[in-house]
Amino acid sequence: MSETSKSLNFIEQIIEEDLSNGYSKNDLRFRFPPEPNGYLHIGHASSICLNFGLGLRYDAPVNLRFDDTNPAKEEQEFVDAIKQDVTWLGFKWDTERYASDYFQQLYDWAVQLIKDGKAYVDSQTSEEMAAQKGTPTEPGVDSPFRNRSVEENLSLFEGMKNGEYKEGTHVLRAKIDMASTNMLMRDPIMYRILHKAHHRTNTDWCIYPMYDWTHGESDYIEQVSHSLCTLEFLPHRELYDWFLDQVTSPDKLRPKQREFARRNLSHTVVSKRKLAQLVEQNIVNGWDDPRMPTISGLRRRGYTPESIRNFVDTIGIAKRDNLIDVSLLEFHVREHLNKITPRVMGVLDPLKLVITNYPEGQEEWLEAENSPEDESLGSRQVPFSKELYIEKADFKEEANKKFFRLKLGGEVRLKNGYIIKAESCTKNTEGDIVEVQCTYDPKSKSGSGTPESLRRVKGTLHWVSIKHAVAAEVRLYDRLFTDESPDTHKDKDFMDFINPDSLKTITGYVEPSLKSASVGERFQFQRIGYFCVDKDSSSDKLVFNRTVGLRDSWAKIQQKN
RNA sequence: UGGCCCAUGGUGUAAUGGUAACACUCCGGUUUUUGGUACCGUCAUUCUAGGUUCGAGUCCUAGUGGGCCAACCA
Repeated sequence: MSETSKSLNFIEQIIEEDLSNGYSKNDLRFRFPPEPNGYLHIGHASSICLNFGLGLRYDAPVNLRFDDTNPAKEEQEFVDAIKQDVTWLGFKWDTERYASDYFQQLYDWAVQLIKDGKAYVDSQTSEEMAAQKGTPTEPGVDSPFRNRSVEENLSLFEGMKNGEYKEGTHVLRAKIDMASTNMLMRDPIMYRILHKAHHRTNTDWCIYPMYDWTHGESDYIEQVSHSLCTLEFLPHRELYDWFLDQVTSPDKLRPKQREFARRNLSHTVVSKRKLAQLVEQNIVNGWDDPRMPTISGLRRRGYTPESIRNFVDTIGIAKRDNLIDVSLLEFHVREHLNKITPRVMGVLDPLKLVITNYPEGQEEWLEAENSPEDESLGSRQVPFSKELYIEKADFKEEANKKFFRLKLGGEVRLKNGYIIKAESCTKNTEGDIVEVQCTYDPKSKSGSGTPESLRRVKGTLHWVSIKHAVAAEVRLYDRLFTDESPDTHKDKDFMDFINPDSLKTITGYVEPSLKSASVGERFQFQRIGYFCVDKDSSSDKLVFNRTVGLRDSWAKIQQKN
């Protein structure tokens, strides 16, 4: 219902238009075309959801195509990581393709272009060619090699292919227009010599096709109907079409390139070079550090694929520059985690609480609901005893009535347990409170149904029994950058905005039911936030990552004072 | 001193020539054994100037502002 009433984005409108102008639904085909030279990040998630979402919407196949035309940068490791990330996000590609699958076809077409007088071998240095290229405001000039004979071009190109020349000595160029207002049309390079092994073709080739020559022709070979890319490729469209003009036959579908604006997320950077810098300078601990905007980082942080997909759906797709506030991403992960995570209790900043009228040595197991959002998650038992930990921030000697927590002479409920009253506290020589003494009402036990248990007190605290608590490493993550758009300042480097407090590692105390938690499992630590078990955990040591905190209106009230 | 793209609340996106809306954020409130969730409410938007039209956020022109384009990267 909402599906039919939801408005179309401009890409879907283009497709609908094509459909009403003669395309059949069977003609639709899409592709996600990553270069395997790095890890996927949140920006790629938009493209993935767009292309695979279109596939789902129109019941059309979507290829996963690796744009692997540069063996100097590309590696199998990235191919594997990309496949894992796309799968994790919840999408299935139709076929797995590689631009390198088409090297022979591309070569044959290039030979044809030479024969047609539309491509030539240039034997200048890159500096010489750059000088001839002109600028956006001045036309370029023709290369002295532009009018070589077809025979000479053919033989040089074959020599290039056969490895007879050193890197940088020759390139194959399309013969288009050195005076075009579009710089990309000024005789673009189609092939360069690279004596490097390729992760798939090994040393079969020592010439490699450039992006522009490869991409559109690959779309054509795969019969991709709509080739979607980001806005910076808009000027490439003219060239995309020119190359297609050289090879298409009228009985086959002709792919269309259309461009959309890249989504920018606040408080982060996304370029491979910058992310690599964060890794290399040990600002973060690897590409999957939970602070990284990579898909693997978000996964390790505890994000769910659903929350990322919902986020991408919400931000939509358009053509204008944008900076999406990270709070929207956080909203979506909270929204999903709220529904699916079991609640547990953990104390991150412990203060000892002694219940003076609770029998020495006694312990009892209290029933605790696993989720108020999902009854099917059932319940568990948590141990209670005379000595507990509560959060330091949950006790004050005295406070005004806005403070719903524990203060001397005041009452609170211990979640799933009893109502207690603070009687006194002990301080160390520095004046810090190190212990709170309280009394409890034995008849106020949660769920017991007694009138005392039904009494309402304003505050409810989470706690753990000291004797039963499990110590765990807890990693508290915050934004990596203090500026919302760290890499757009002309006079400042993005590294100047690194948040020094993006990771705080502490020891917390969690209820014993967590002892058996497995890597990747997600929980809500009640009143604190969402956490997941990190892969650094071992059988004798739990490590938790904070995915995101709960919304905290108390923190806002405090900030205002 | 060129070409191309873009311009709607604080943010993102819709409105397809006919009442400017939805989500997030912010702020306020109700409920609550999580200061969570849920629910209700408040504030706030068509870059400017002309033109076309009965009617313009939408079409046209100009201006302004932002972005992209001179790798043997993708």
